[in-house]
Amino acid sequence: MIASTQTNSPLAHASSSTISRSLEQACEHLKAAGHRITRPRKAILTALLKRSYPITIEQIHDDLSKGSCDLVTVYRCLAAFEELGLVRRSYFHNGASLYQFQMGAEPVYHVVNKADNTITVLTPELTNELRTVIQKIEGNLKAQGYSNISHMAGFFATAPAATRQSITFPV
Amino acid sequence: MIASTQTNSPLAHASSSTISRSLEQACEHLKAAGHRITRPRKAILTALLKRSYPITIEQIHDDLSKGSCDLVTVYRCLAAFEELGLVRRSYFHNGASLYQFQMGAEPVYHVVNKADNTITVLTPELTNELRTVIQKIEGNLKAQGYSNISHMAGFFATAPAATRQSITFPV
DNA sequence: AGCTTGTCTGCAAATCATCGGCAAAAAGCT
DNA sequence: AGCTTTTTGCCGATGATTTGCAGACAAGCT
Repeated sequence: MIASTQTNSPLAHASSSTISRSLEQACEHLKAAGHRITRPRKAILTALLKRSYPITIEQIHDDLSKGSCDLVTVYRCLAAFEELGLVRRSYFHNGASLYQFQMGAEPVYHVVNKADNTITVLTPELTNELRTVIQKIEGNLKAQGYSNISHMAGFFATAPAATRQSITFPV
Repeated sequence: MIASTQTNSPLAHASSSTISRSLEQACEHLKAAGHRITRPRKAILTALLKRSYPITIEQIHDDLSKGSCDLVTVYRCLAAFEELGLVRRSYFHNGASLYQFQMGAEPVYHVVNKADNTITVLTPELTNELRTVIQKIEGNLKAQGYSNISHMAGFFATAPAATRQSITFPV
């Protein structure tokens, strides 16, 4: 679906207007939860929004105009965002965390290419099937009395060098 | 399915005969792949078999009669076992690795209770549905030329203190 | 606008999980 | 038993993430 090969300004498909709208919404969530809107937080959210796929903390930090925000702050903010459900965390094959902006929206799943760490999104059809099952499971858990439910799902594989129709994921 | 509450000798459902059989099979795999059968390896496999659910490296190490094997060895062995498909790795909500013995068999998925880190297995029905979709996705990837395909899936939630019909997972 | 207060941030140092290097110990073959 | 190759143990190295604390800042109040 998403097409873009080896770009280093990977604005997958988010117009700046979409971004600022999402940013506002996110800030409302923050405020509603009693958190403050700060320059670093807005910057981090923007960085997440610009890259619509999962990125590492390190990457977010690098995206922020040099020295605009401490690495530790990125960690702390993301932890807060995650708790609020503003971002979704997934993991890299080495265990490092990946975050993506995903305010309440339907989750998206990926394939991490073990060869070069690029990330590809699953096709909508497959994504839907996976979502359906996962939702069913989560619904089941909720029915059983579980709360604060979340999940994690991802695929890892070595892609054939040719068939690389994915989002570049520089590490 | 599996029932056992707050035990500290959590032999979920593995009789010692089942264990020794699995152990032998695992050793054959090891041997077949050109690996040697060593005391630490047998001990680690046994530890994994005794706890039929995902556990951390640290835990395995602790299970081994004090000082019987170095932590680093546990890491190395598990990495080897994983490559051979003897164990499956999953992740904890904090990103730490969890391993479970799963020699070639169909993967099993879990719910990690965020409150006390206990682990529950999904019901067979749900597990099957999830497996089906995942297999479909993996098949798709393979068809696209991907190789070395693996995945990761798990659920995290806070369980109601009462409804704790799970395997104890001390951390 | 200025004041107050509790929340963030930055920096440095600590912790945690995991890995790499190397010499000694153990396996498996003959 | 002897030899060769794989493993293990120990130790130090990494990389990722967290903690403590003091100063900076956001938001509400006057």
